[in-house]
Amino acid sequence: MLDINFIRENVETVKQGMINKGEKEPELVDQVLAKDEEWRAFVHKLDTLRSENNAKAKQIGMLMGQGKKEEAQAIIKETGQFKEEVKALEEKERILSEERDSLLYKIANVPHPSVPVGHTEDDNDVFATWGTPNNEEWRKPHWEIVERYGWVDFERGVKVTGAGFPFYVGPVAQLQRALINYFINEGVAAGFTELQAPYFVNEDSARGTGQIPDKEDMMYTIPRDEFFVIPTGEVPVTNYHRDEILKESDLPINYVCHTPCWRREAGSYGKDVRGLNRLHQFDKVEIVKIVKPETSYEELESLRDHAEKLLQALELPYRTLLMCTGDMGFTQTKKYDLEVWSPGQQRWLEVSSCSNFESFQARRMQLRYRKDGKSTEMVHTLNGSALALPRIVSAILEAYQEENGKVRVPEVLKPFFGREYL
RNA sequence: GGAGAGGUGGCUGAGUGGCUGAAAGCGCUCCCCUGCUAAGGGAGUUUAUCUGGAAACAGGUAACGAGGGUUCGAAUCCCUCCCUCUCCGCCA
Repeated sequence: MLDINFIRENVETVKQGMINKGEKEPELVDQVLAKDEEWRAFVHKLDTLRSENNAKAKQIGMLMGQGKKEEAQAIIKETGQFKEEVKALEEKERILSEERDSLLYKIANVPHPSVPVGHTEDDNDVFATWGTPNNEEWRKPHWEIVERYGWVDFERGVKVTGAGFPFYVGPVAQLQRALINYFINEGVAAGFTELQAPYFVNEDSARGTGQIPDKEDMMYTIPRDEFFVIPTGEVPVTNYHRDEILKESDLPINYVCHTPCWRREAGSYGKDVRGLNRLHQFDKVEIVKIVKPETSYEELESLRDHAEKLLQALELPYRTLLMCTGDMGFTQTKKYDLEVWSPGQQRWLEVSSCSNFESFQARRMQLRYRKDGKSTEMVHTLNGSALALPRIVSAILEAYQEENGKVRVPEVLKPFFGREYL
């Protein structure tokens, strides 16, 4: 969420940001300010009343201490009305602040000035392209390749769990494991701290990174134990420092973490979900950065750069999109998507999304740092995939296949295989 | 899962109904003293939020695991939940 004081001082910027992101109700900005005004008036009233009440209680205490019971009794009589009044105001204050917060949760993060204004994916900027897409006719989509060799077992996945939960078999299982290893190793080599995280989180964590309220339908839940199954490693890793005040010298903090990700993907269909394109469970290596505000845009570039280098090392042609205002999420200020070329399908597949959230998540999480050893300030958080798995597997299968059907092992993965072909 | 003990500030740790937002110690910051080092002296040191103020700051409110309750008044009493530790059980 945004800082209410920031909204108050930047009404038009925030509203325009909502409009540019295609949010339907920019008037929420006015509503939250009105509600905040109302809340502040109430708080003032309530605090004054409490203050008077506290003074009386103190006085009673003193009189009792001196043995002046009668005088004390007289004041106790006076306090009766206060009590009910305070209670009523407290209730009202609670409702008002809840109403204000629920409005505040609906105010979108403001896009950075460098982000192109636009409504659809056609308005995204192509920030970079790398490599030359293979377009030979003989190249097959990955689902044909894996079927031919029995490398991914969709049917048994359906039997054991359901659609979208395949088994990876033999060489492809090995390929996936090698990729995870490679990505983590590269993260560690870049100086990031490797983390292994829980796959279930509690409600506070789901709220901290913004999965609830609003996007709860994307997550699987464990109702009996009140857990949410993580849709991305971003959730546990960013929440790792929730409710903390970090030292300035701790920053920047960089984590690399592999987790499976579970997404319900309700309503998906067609070519989008064919083969490994979209699954209910997939693996991902995630980078999370916790940084000082003044460095967050440099950090975003370095995050994007890190992810791009991985694709380059795998020699997979890709393009990097700078997402326009309308095509980026509610919580981000700036976002790059990396799309790898899928020569078997003749389309781009999103394999990474690198975002700056500025203090939007930090404020929800009360994640701050102490500046100059004095005041506290919200940190900025960023995250990005480096990289998302099954689609990289697809791209490798399709790009490294040879006309005779064999699939070569990418050079950088050879240490994990010790052979030329899958 | 069962039984018991406990959760207080950056840390240790006092506090069983009233001038306690919290003793004391440690740590940390600033100042003084000091040829250097060591030692010593003084001041400061939770967070959020509201009001006033350009600001420095001043004042109020809330918070002692979380949420409810009793009371004029709760860190302190009662209830529910969470977590930690010890023992038992189970287990990779």
